[in-house]
Amino acid sequence: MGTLPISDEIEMCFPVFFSLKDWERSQKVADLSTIEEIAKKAGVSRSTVSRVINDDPNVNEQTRERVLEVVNSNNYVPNRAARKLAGGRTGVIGLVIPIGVSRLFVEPFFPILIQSVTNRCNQVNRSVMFWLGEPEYERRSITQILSNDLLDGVIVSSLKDQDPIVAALHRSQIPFVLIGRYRDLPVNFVDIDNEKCAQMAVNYLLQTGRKRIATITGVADTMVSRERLDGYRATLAKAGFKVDDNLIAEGGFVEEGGYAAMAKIFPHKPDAVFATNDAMAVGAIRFLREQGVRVPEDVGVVGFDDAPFAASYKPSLTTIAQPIGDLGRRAVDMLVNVIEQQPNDVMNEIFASDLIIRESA
Amino acid sequence: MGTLPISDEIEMCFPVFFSLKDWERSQKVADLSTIEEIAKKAGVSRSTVSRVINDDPNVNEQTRERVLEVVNSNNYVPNRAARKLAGGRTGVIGLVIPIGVSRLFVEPFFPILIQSVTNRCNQVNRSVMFWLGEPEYERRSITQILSNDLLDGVIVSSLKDQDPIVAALHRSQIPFVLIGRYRDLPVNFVDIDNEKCAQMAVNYLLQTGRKRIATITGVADTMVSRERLDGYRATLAKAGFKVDDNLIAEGGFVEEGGYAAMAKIFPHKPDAVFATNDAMAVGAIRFLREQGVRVPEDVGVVGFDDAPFAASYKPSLTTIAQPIGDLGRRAVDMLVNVIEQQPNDVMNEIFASDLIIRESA
DNA sequence: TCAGATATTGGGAGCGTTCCCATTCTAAAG
DNA sequence: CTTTAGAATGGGAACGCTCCCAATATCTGA
Repeated sequence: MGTLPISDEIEMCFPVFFSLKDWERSQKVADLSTIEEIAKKAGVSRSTVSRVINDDPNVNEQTRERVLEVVNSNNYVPNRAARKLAGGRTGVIGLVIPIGVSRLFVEPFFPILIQSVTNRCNQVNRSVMFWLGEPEYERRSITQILSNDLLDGVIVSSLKDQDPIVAALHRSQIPFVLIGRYRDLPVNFVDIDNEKCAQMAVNYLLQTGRKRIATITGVADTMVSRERLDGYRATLAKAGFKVDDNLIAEGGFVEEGGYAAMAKIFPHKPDAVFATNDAMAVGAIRFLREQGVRVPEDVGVVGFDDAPFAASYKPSLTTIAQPIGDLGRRAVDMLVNVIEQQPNDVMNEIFASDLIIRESA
Repeated sequence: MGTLPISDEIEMCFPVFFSLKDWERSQKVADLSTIEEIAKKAGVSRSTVSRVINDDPNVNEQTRERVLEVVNSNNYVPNRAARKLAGGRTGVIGLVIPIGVSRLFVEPFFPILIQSVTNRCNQVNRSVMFWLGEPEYERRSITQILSNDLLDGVIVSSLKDQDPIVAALHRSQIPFVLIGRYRDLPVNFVDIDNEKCAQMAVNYLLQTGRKRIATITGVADTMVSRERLDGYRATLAKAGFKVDDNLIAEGGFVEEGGYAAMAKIFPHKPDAVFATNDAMAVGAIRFLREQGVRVPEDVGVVGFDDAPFAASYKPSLTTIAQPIGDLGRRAVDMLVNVIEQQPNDVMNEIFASDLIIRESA
């Protein structure tokens, strides 16, 4: 193994220059761009145009049509900065995901979430402003987000316990919705019932006759990991099994972590593993394979997420399917509602998940 | 309804509704929020504060320090909407990726790109506004992006040929940079040399004695696919081989597509495949395996991207490593430069890539 | 010592909206 | 025919910033 540099002539970083000016001049756009110009052209006042574009009912129907006509034919779109400044809304929603690269691309959760949030925002005519958190995002980013003044509201996913960002958002008065619950403050959130999911997974393994069920947890200090672990413990206990801490290891939600966790657990003779996401399930299976252990015959593996690769993997993964798209969409709807209605009470919504039975357990 | 005990005690999962108002009132933040307030507190004028926060050199050093002191101790951040309206910049950069879900999560290219763009933007104190394109993004999104007025500039990746968005951006006068080149107009872009990459891959296969080298292309109508195919053709021709069109199939950059393409190619007895991304390489290998064909002994496979899974896959993937992070970072730097310097000429930059030799070929 | 720079500072005028209040118009009621 | 509520419209005043120009303070050299 090794790297091969580009063999023949290596050309890096060569700048090329063209002059654009002439071409640009000839292409100049001529749309009317301010509300005042539209007003003049429609023969009404600024205020009336404002009413029309904001769906105020106090406008004569004919006037409305005339204005709309001018608005459309001139491709007029109100200036968001001005709108915001004048006390209105920008139509921009922030999406904050404070995790590092490694998880972002191993876990299918995030692309699906991002996509569903983005799509729903498009549907309800909003733009998404995006933050991926670096480790030290606590420092600058929070204040940036909050004081950003361009955002109507914020959706936050994948928080750690006691994440300062929640308190900051809370204090800031900016409307926000969490994806995943938060226990220290009453906040708006959407979530799945992680304990119940773990219960489904473990119960299924028990039903299929497994006796020594291990679990690979995600990232410490997160609700989601804790809840899944609690569910695992509770279900085993309820079934009359003693929980063996040797059968519990942390995998950080990544494939390598799953592999390593399985290596730690393996000497303690598990006959099944509940990996709390699919990436770690794959890592665990990779380890088991290397040991010559058969899946599911010798050790059954259940994953979590129903990642796109789960169905085509060999063996295909038995896993818990979270309605990620629903979470994202609902978070957007909830946030829009908060922004527009400013309700006094917080809203929560818990989605159901399914156990998808395939080959791995 | 009721008071909310906020103490060191941990509150358990809240049921659905609470009234936040009282609590919020008591927590009201008291930071000064306008430039005028800061000015008053620092004993200077609005203008002087403005100069300080915009690094204008025409400020007395002691005055600057005094103002900065007040700014920092009050967590003052200028209002972006106001700033923009007054003719300044918002510090927000748009990132547009007009592709659907399926590719977004199969191709590691995107998460890495997103991450690198986002990180660099953080570094240079900018926010990222994010668009994932739906199929019909051409319609509304473009005008939204352009007329958005909140963006200082835009980075666009993964365009199709003749993508209307380019012409629209061009016309709009908004600063923008493409990731991947565009031939119909002189525009700013960063890219890799796809032809040369293909050349590296094919040459390597030739060097290892392969005689019937196939290729799996990506998405038709894209520069990147065409260039890689051109490179494939040219290299074979240069080596004195005739190009057999039966050995060329389209895979759409996704795993399933790679599988299907391999199925089409297989009857024509290839002894090697250059898959133009790793996802398709994996798909191809899956097909070959199912046919009982050994990789690399019977058929060698070269991928593209050096996806995170490429190294740990069995067999580990020989692949082309694009400097995706460099592309993203450079795109940001270039855009910032365009925004601030408004140069007359367009800038291009081509990055070198490496062939990473592993087990699959 | 004083004109003439030069360094520093202050304040007015917008930027394009929305909100609020005043005004005009209309139609129904007295 | 006048009165009046209500519908429809117009225009001033913000919102918080940057830009520009004018005003003041300080410094230079003859």
